[in-house]
Amino acid sequence: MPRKTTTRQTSDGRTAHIMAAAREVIAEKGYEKTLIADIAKRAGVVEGTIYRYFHNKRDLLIKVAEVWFSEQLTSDSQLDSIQGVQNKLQYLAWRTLSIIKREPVLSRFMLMELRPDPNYRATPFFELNRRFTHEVMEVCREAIASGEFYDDISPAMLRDMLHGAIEHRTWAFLRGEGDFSVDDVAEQIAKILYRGMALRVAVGDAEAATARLEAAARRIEAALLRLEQLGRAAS
Amino acid sequence: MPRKTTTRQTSDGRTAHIMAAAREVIAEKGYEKTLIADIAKRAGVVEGTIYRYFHNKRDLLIKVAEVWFSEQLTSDSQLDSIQGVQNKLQYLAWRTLSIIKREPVLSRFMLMELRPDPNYRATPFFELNRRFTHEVMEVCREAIASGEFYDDISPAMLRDMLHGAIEHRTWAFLRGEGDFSVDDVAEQIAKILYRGMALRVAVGDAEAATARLEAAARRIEAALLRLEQLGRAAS
DNA sequence: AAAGTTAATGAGGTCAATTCACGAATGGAC
DNA sequence: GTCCATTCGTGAATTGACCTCATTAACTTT
Repeated sequence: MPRKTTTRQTSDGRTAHIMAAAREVIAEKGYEKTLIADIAKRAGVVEGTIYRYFHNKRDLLIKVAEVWFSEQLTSDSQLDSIQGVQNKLQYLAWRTLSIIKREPVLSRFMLMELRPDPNYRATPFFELNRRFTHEVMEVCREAIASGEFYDDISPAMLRDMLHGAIEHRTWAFLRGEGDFSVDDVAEQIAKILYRGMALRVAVGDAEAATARLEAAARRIEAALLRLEQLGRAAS
Repeated sequence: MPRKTTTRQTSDGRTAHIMAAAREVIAEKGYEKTLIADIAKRAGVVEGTIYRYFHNKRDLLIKVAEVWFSEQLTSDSQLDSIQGVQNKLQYLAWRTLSIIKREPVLSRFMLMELRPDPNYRATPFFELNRRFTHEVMEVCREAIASGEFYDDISPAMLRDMLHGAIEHRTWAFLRGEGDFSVDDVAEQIAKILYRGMALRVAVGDAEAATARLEAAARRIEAALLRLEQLGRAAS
């Protein structure tokens, strides 16, 4: 029985072709249910062909996700045009939340499959994500330097709070339950972080201020009492 | 060829036996690399036996993790004996961080395998975790009711920030890279959340107001002093 | 001790990822 | 234009893991 004849493609062309097919299947079925057989069928090739271009299934999916994720980061950051530290933080939270809302399948794949990988640091995502989350640290670092923020919390901790809160908040959505408001969540996270870091005095210190005023009032009272008795004695 | 003879066990005994073996294997190999074959070998039974007691691999692992996780929650909460909202938040963060530090394999399994599950809400972990994280919300709710906290951020958001920050912060550790200080992370998270939520006045306002009032009081004192000395001179 | 019940076995079944020897298309050398 | 080396693509075969089930053997009841 003769083999099916095919037109051969350049390595790059076939690679892109397979990746496009893979992306369609992932988008339809979600990561866990994506089969190499499905991708091969969609690409119009046989399963074995895929292994000529990708080391294994995971390798293929990672390469697909890498391009996909990069696309999400292409829109140039509007960070510089935004005034005020709180607004900047809110924008950064908003940007991440928007990606999650727009691309739940990709987000889920990244957060639950790629990041837990023991050698995540070796994947391109580590670097991509680092650049992405670094902006939060930069904003905080500047705010600390300018004296607008306290300097007792590290920028890294603030980055973890902002992104950790986003992930925790959107988990149900990524699981397919419920929804969230990009604007509301971004506003709340930025608000609490800003208030937590901006220089202020606690109500407790206002207590001290009140005590000082009370002390002053008592001195006045004492002086008035003496004056009163002096007046009485004179009369 | 005669079969290997075995002593029969009660259903409960065998169940516990298999779960103990499974837990050992999971602890050694981590979740992903745990095979039913390994568990069977360790338990001294054949693979098929496991399927008499557990519906499938996932079911077994979930039941193991459920007991394991429950053990971590048994130590009764010392929350009530802790004074002050910030200290309470710090304690709750500390408690979660301690579990992660003590049981990284279990934590990782819970965070990355169980929680993403589409029907996570149906697992016992949803309820266990809900009870666990609820305490953060309770503390915040009380602080809002007493007027110590602003009321413009929902307790649920604060819970997400606290636990999200913890997860984000400990992710590298769970992947086997680096480490973290339970005490330091707990302190920082509690500090920023407390400062972000506690009613405060801006630095400029309180200080200036107090200073002006003190100055006024001093003028009164001075006037009274002059009056006093005038009276003395007259008598 | 016979009959009934059910724990445990272990040989297979299934399903998906992965490998590989071979056939076929291509492009450069002459 | 025709070799021929290269490498693309095939599809059958292999592997490895979870899971099923008919059968055997140990225990319980009567």
